[in-house]
Amino acid sequence: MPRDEPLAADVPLVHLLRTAHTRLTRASAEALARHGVDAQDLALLTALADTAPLPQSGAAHHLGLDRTTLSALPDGLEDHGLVRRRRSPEDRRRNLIDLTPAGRECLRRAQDAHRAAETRFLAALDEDTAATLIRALRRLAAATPPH
Amino acid sequence: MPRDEPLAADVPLVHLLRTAHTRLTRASAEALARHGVDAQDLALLTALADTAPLPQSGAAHHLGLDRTTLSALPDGLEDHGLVRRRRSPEDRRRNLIDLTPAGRECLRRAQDAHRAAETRFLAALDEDTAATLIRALRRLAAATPPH
DNA sequence: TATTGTTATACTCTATAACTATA
DNA sequence: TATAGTTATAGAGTATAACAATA
Repeated sequence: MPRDEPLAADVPLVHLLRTAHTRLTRASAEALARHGVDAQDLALLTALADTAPLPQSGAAHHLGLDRTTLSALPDGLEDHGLVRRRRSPEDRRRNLIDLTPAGRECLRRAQDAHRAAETRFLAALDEDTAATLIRALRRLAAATPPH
Repeated sequence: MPRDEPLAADVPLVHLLRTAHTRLTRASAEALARHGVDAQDLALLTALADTAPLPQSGAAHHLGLDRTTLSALPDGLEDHGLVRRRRSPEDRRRNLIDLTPAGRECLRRAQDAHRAAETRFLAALDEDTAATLIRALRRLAAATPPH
């Protein structure tokens, strides 16, 4: 992450967005660190909870990463017994990643920690404003081209 | 910039913020490129318009960059005749950066281009929602610690 | 020929360390 | 001693290229 300065009076929207993203990312990272995972770990565990077992190529696509970038991600999780890898019997090129019971438990705790950080982050807003913020961001994501 | 995937149904706030930031950044960068500058150039030109002449250390602080990172930034702008550097007479360690008339003109156009990109980005929202979004982001920035 | 996973390499953006010149 | 600016170097985080195994 780059830097995170206090904001001047008239700040372009792009800086407001960066500041919000940076600060929530840091708050979440601190919360997740207590459970031994980072944001990418959580993203992978979450993807696996939905659709495991998942080949690495599928996980990479799900996380929006190159398959070469994803390659190292399961290593640490496997060392900690949170995921398992095995060759697919149908297509022996594929490495299927799956959650272990410990992985499911870690995911549950990490998700709680992340949600709590998100809630604390939004605490400065009243409920209506927070809901409007999220709806607006969703709409912007839907309305602008991914690339 | 990392990646920019379409968003799934239930997306954490941090991903919504990243997506919004990524897409507005790209839209702005494309608009600025037509004027031969990037976001950092614009940030420096804007800082200079307010407070020039500014020593590089001051500009670095203003932009939230290390002075070593800022060091190369004025080079390109100087080559294009948009800023000038001169030694401070009072403290000959300081390199004062100042806008040229061409720099002021470029800044005006670049700011217009950026504002237009911002307006296009927000076009998916009605006016009230856009105003609430910006107010909410400001409040979050004010309520969360910079570091 | 094409795809999966791995490794080596490169690129971008940032910071830290070391230097010169000034104070 | 301390600070301003520069350069060299290192570190994250990402991608591209090349490879072996498999389809």
